[in-house]
Amino acid sequence: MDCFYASCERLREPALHGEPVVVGMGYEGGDSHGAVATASYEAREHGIESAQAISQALDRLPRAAETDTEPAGHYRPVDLDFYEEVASDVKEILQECADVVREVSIDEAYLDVTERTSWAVVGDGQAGSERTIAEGYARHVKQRISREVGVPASVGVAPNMATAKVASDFDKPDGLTVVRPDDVTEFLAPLPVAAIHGVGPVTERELADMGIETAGDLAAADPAALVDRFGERGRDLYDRARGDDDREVTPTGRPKSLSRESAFTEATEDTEAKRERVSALAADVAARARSRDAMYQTVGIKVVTPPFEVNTRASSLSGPVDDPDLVESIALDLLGEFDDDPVRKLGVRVSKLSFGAQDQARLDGFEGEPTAEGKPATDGESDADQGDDWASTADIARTAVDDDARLTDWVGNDGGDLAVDEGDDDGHDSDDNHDPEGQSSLGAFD
DNA sequence: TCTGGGGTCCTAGGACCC
DNA sequence: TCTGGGGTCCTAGGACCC
Repeated sequence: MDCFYASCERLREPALHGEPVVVGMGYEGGDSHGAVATASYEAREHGIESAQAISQALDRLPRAAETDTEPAGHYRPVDLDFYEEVASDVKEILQECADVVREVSIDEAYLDVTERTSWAVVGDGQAGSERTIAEGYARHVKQRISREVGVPASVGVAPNMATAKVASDFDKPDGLTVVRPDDVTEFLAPLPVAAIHGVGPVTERELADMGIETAGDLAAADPAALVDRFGERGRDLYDRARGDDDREVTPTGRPKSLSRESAFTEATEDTEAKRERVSALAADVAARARSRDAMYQTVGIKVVTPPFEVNTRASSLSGPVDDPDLVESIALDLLGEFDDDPVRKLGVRVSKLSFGAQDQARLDGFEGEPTAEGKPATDGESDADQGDDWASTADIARTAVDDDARLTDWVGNDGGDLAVDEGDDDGHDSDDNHDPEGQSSLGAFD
């Protein structure tokens, strides 16, 4: 999707069409704190970029409410709930249009349409005017999104994921780029290396040091030298630059971690303020995990100290839990190391996630037993029941943190209970976790 | 007037095991 | 009178993506 957050704002505020729109994170109407999440293309013309400080954006593009002169921008705070709603309408269309859909983020997805279209050329056969069936199909998808949801999208069509990704970025906004199998190398070669998915600023600089500036240079480089410099990633980049990518489009998998973070207006050494923030973040993350039926085995924090140093600490339990109090106490414990440091930003994360009954069963040898029978804990009391369970398991788990005790007993019991709640929905997706590029990020930085 | 918030994968080093 | 060879798991940090 093109500048998706801004497009969503236009959806509910049509007067914003054609106007510069800036959507800010950590930003509340009227102030100058936070950073740019998405800028409309009109705003980008005035030098507004993703991740830029709002204060800097305001310098380049004053708020329309506060100036009569042109240019002026319309600033809105992020409203993720609304964007999720719009995104789900889009995703419904995508599901109907493809055999397999892999959602990469709130506003981006890969579609496997191999069985639904073809590279066959239609049209009058005159040089330069041929179109493929695939192009018509892509146009159809684009138009459905535009007509039924009302937001613009850019589409790339290619014989593999890596090239399709590049193609989708090639002609934003509202773009449609089709790269036929015979044209892949030619299409990629002139592009700057940064166009390749996986090449960021650091890699771009290092490649430049090696005299590699374009995808064509990268495709012609010595792969051994690339592996030398970048590890296995070097090989991947080399392959992508050559248009070699045999990954299958696999359906969206389960998240691998859940986190929440927030920044202080300015760096603080106030221990109480830090602890309060971490407690709030912990509660938030734990609630989100529970709402997604996720248990977690590792709890971590992130502490950003000036100028912008990122520190992470994590602590693992001997079994998965769903226990908000425990998330909080572990997070606060880890925070203790930074009591004396000024802090500008804090985060809490849970990881080593497990979903549903299967993972639980495996931990305690119940694997062979039927899990979805008995235990009629599903009639409205289950919440209260769980509350009690969590309280007691929290104590055991806390012991585990301190003493490295074993948790096999209670894990076994909970596994049984959980099986009842979960049902069979996810019974067969244990493969998801092996996915090489599983992503569930929520960004909108295009 | 530095830098928001949510993710993924990879790697290095240490502890530990047989 | 010195340390093979193979493996796992964990934590921390870095790069990247949207």
